[in-house]
Amino acid sequence: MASHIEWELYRSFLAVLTEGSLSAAARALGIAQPTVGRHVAALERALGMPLFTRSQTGLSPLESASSLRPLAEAMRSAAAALERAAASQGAGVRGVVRVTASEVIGVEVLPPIIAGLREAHRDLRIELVLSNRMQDLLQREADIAVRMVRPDQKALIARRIGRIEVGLHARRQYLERHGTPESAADLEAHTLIGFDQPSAFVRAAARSISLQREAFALRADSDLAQLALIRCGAGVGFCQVPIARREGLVRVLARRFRLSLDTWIVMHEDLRNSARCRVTFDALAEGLRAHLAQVASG
Amino acid sequence: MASHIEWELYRSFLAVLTEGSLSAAARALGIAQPTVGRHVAALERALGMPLFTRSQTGLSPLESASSLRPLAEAMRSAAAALERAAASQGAGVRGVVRVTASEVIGVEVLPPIIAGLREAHRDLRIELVLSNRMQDLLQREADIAVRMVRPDQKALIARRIGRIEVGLHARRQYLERHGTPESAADLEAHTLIGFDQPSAFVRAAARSISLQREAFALRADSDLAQLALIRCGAGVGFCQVPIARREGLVRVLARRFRLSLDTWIVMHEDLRNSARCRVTFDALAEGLRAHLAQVASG
DNA sequence: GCGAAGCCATGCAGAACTGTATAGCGGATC
DNA sequence: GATCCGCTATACAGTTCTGCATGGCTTCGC
Repeated sequence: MASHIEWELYRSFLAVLTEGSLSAAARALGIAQPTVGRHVAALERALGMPLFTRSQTGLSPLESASSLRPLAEAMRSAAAALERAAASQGAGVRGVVRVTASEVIGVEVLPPIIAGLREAHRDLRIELVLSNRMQDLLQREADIAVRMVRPDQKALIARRIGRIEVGLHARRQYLERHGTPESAADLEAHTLIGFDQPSAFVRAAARSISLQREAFALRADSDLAQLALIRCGAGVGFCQVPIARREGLVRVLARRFRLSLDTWIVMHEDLRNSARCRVTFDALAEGLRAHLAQVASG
Repeated sequence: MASHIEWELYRSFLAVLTEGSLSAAARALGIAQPTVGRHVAALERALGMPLFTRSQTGLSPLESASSLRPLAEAMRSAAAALERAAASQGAGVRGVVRVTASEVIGVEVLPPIIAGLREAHRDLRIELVLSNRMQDLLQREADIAVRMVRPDQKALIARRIGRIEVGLHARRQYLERHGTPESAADLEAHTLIGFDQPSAFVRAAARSISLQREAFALRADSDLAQLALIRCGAGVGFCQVPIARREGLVRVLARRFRLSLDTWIVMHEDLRNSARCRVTFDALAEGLRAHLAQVASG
């Protein structure tokens, strides 16, 4: 037997959850505030439990509502993906593709690739979602992901790009002023740029190269901020070798500090027959390969 | 900006897709046929493309509709999971838990475990989904899965049960009549029971023990059918050792033919705080462990 | 301490949607 | 070849739902 809870109620429910009030949710959905209120009331009646505590400042979710949130978000993601898929039907490469990548890749590497892609396909739209968390694809938050770990889910199509090397770099002017470190011990005299709150990957990496959080004189969680600091000569820090080459940064202690990120492009297999996704997938693969190849020739 | 396609339309769309006609979809949804027709028309208008070709025998989906189906199903799964989660809110162990497992496990092993669980928690409802495909959990088609492969997805909570051994077995009466094979070559004189269309696992297993499809005199894709054939003395076939012990089946060529299935119980991490899922998870783990331990003592 | 802004709840008129009934068509069955 | 069954499409009446306007409340800023 099919349940008789209207899906429309879930949408209002989620909007209230994210916006924090009936009025704000109504604005976001483009409907009237009393309507949202009635939807929430109807959902509470249908589920047989209260979901929010009303107040004059808005609605605050009860635990019950919070626990339902991930599922409502899954519905929204699927609905959004469905619209993207529908908008791209028909012949030719057209419609919207959502691409997710890390901040560094998304800012430093992807833009020229995407620009070229757009040049070839004028009806293609790209949405770039930069995030370091990577639980996106199966939730349909994005169509294609550039990831630094081998994907292990069966339902995904993956193509390996190769290993992006990461090393310690500094600006030439900085090294001319402070000298070039020749050993790990020399680093103590330098301004080290590193993480503040380490992510899982960074923790593992830091262990493998034996650098502790305390070693860093300049700390920033944002990889982009770290890169900007290195680039303007603030000190010595980690960045991807291909980017460093392009920027004319000088690598130091290459033998001692060497990490590499296995890079993959991943797509949900449901999108295999989507022209826009295939084209984007291939363009990203080719562009990233060229980006990596730059190291060998540069 | 939020899209303004009503989620309710997707539900009617999916019902038409699965039922094959407006009338049948209307019956399944408990609404009137013209309403479903209007929903589909509204969705086609909203998406700007036709989705079905109308005929007097029903609606047949166009390619565009078929390609959107997985996403609509994702929405339905999430909606169903949301209702399950909501129904189980509150103190105590209550509500519905959907458990998925292979056919053999679901029929031969789980029933007594579930019966005991129900004895302890009268307000608990269990839905058993038997299927050999295992892409269920992340799509929220089930809450808990019993699987034969190590789960590799981060968002899942997994507990390893152990290895279930699989071996060649026959009924005692069969062996008394046809003799007990002492070598792999002896098997040629026996009625071998095996697969028809091999699944991925079976292919790998068959390779490892060097048995080809042609070797089987009785073929059935259903593991349950194979088990039933062995059980009634029709021939020699593969089945799980703990089940064979319980049934009094005799293992043959134990040294030569030996496989084992690594067994896991898996749950989405979102359900960690759900009492009903935790209890079911633990009961399944304990029951399956006991089932395996039977081998040692039996 | 006072006004402005934001919020929720309610009454009411209008719009939108739903359900019932029916006509028309095609395929299956005897 | 006639009948029955199931399907879609349309007309129409009723109900439901939505949006607007308003009242009452709290919080924030001056």
